[in-house]
Amino acid sequence: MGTVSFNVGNCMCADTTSTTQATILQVAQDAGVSKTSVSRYFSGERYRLSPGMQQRIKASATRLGYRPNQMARSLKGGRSRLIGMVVADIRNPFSIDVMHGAEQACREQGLSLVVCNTDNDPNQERDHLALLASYRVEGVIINAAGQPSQELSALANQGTPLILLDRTLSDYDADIVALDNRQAIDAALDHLQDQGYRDLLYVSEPTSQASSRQARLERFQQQLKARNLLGKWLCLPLGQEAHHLDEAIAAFLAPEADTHATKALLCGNGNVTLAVTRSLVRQQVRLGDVGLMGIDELPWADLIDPGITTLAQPTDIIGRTAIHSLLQRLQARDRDSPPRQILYQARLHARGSTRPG
Amino acid sequence: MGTVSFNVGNCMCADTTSTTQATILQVAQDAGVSKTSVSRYFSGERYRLSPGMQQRIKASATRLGYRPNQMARSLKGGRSRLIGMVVADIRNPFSIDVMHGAEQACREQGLSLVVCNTDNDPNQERDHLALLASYRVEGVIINAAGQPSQELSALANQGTPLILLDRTLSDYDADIVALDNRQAIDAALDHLQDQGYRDLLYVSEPTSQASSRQARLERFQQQLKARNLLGKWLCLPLGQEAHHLDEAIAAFLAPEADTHATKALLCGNGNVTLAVTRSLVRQQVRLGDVGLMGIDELPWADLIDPGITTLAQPTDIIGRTAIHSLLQRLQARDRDSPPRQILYQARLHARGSTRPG
DNA sequence: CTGAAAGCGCTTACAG
DNA sequence: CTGAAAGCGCTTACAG
Repeated sequence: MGTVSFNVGNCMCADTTSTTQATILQVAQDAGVSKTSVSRYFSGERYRLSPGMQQRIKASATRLGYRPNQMARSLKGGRSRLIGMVVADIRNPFSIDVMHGAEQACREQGLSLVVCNTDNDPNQERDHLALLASYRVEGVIINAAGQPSQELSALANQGTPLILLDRTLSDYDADIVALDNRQAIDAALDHLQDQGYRDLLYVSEPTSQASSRQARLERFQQQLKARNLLGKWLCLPLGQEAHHLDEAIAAFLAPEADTHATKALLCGNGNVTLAVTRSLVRQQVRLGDVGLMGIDELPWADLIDPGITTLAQPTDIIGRTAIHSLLQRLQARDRDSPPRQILYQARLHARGSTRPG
Repeated sequence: MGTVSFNVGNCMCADTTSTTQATILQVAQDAGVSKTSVSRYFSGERYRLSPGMQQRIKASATRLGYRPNQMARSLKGGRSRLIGMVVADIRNPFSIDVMHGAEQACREQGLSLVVCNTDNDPNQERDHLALLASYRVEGVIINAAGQPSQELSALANQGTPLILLDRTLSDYDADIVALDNRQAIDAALDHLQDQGYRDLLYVSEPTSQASSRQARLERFQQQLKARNLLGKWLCLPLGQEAHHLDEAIAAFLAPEADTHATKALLCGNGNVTLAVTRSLVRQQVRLGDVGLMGIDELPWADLIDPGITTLAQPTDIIGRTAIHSLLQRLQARDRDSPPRQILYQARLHARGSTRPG
């Protein structure tokens, strides 16, 4: 992909003398006041200082380009003002949107969000948690990739509040903010039944490392019986082996080629919807004739011919809520209340892919 | 979107005594050694310690759950091991992929990436830069939202290397890693001409705050003349007002409704491609009859009926390269060499949307 | 309203 | 191979 070309230009930087950052001491001396006063000026205690002193400090600080060293600050003060976010797959639109919400909530609170991506690798998850701990983040929101690790408990035991996103952790009971998976599956089934689909295939990524995938699948299986519907399910990794998916879908659709109208595919998340749609397009299946529905809204859902029906998660809100829950925990009085579960309802976007012939 | 339900469970946390983090002093006392030795143990100077001492430190550290405080470390040692990344739009797939590449490169170097999103808001950009400066990040890679700010120069003057991503900054000459915009436009025009399109409309988001948009548009305008092609261009924000886009496209297509075959739309980036495709679908235009091509590859590009032709950027590589360039600058001997420009070629994915009738 | 002093948790000469 | 001591840049009682 890459021929590389180097072009050399001239440096027009106004100031090439690379000054080293000014310290509080320098400002104090320059202004002829004590470090204490400078510290007060920058720690929201300005009102205690005489107008004259405020003037001088401001002038010196500006001239020297002083910025309080946040590292030193948190070392002494005890607050890092940092929140950690650990996501399993940064390239998943769900993660991005949650992150966007979380970041906004942080900013409103004067906090910063440090985002770590694990690519669903428990080792990376461990490393990133250790890292966050070493920076003494004040809290962590995590979309866990694997089992609860030592690092996680270490963090918890050292008093750092933890909020789970989307996925629970076995044997580890903490606050969680997530989609109400049972309601989502029920809503999907309600809709598919309303539209006349009777024979369903649920497609999911492997459920072992993600409780939400597990929960959705289980509910699907259970409701199949409860509703007396025909149905199968399929769990497979969405890697390169696209033909596995093609074959499985073909097998599902094959038996009675002429009664397709009652068959529908339900996709467990956005990635699955992408892969399944691709497979259906490859097999030239007309959407709607075979129903197609997916959990997670996608930017292109309305662009594929009759439109793809989705169940949208309130991603932005999930991110914001996670941060707010963290803040709650951070307040001393709420440290030890029992774990909370905050579950959100999915919203249906009905489109052509669930409108039979 | 959101009914909220609260469910309360029991806490099964193994250890509810919220211990406070152990310090180097505690480990030293517990192991009966000096702080110096403990410090050495955790700073890669283990080999200097006698086996017995290593044993005892290890045992004590494990038992106490000791983790060096990275804040204290960087305060004294001078290295924060943090790299800042400032992106203009975190929800743009381009940003995500670049970030993914950058993060990997950082991890390989034992660095951590702190990502800040500005939502294209110069104020947020300023705040985030100040924040990164206050944490004494060792370098910054930035997809700048606006003009070079004070904060940016402050960072540069304090000796923090800066790498621009995708967008240059007027009057501010720094290393940049980006797409070769001229080559990309040329490649697009070559392809469109080869396919028989002669009348072009270039669609872009507003060019004022993003040099890459500006560069692409300028090259388009210039090549139009050089190649003696018919063409127009359109710059508009991709907000709610979809009808503006619809009207502009309709106007472009209207004049000679029967000779559509020679008309094509070229989209300046992935967001534009999404908006334009949506508009075309709304207007029931058949892709290919009207050519459609976009800069930036998209996950759904091959799913829209005949497939959408794109010019892919090597996003992952751009991210990695940015970090590597930063590392170069960090090495003392390379501090003052002139700014480098590393430009990558786009790769063509030819699909049905540029295959006339 | 202001400041001197102690100390946050670490690293790094320096000395042995 | 090991440690005492100074100091990184800040905040926070404490005293005036």
